[in-house]
Amino acid sequence: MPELPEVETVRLDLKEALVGKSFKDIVVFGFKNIFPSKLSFKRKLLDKRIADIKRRGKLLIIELDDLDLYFLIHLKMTGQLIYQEIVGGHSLSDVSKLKAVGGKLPNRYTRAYFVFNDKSVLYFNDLRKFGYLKLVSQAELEAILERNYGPEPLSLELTEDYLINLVKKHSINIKALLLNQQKIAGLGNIYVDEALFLSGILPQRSANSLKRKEAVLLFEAINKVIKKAIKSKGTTFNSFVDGKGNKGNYSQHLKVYGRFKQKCLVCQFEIKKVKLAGRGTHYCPKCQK
DNA sequence: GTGTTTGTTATCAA
DNA sequence: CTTGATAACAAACA
Repeated sequence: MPELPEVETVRLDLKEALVGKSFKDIVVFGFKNIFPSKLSFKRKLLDKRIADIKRRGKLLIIELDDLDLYFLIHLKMTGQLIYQEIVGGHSLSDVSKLKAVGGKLPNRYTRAYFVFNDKSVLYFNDLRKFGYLKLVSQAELEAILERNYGPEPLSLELTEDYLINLVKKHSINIKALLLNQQKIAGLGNIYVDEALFLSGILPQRSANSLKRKEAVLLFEAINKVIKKAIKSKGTTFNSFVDGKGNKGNYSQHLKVYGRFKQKCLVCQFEIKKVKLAGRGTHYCPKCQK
């Protein structure tokens, strides 16, 4: 489940690999989430050069030498972006180490791939086809960012005061509030559960029941968990891989997510799992109040 | 055939 | 208008 740290991991890998290269071929296999269309992708993207790769929340933004054209990629649940340098038709990557779902590339989950001027290739794999590829104008991009994305963790926009005031204003449960991208951009199911555990707050608590002190602890927990997860190159639970096809290392640091019925690493109590905001929600009933 | 998985949006009620 | 709650949707797999 690519959340902020996973998308950031991919962004850094792809930025290093792709900036300065131009699109020489685009191949799409029966994949529908491509906007405005497969044809327009070829028409608009061919021969365009990648200027930079940015991120907002879980959205990847590929900037081009065309200043009114942006290539957006959302990985949703199972999307992967894997870069391979091709020399003489053979990949430099060690295929045996490649963790792409479906094995070596391209495979049955490859929905599209992009060939660059130096023959290197970027594969877009997505087992469930929920992710999307989208071309937008600058005005469209600005509208999307404005409408859908709140402040970023680790940025100056997300302050202690912002979070203190945010929780005051909502009676919704804190888990649902933290999942709302318009309030805070980038958190998903894994890191919300982890941040709530680290701050000792039960996910089902209504946001406005949080004391100022708890909001501060939550603010610190969010930043801590996101920072550490980026450093670990993300969490691989099911299918996430970085831009080189390697798994993330944060899985070994998870305290509650995916640990249903296992012992709490702090107090040995059994980790509970409930459904909250329509999502599997993990917590320790003893450590979290 | 059923339940489960999550990111996001649609829909409806208050 | 806002807010919150929930359904729906995307697709695959055990």
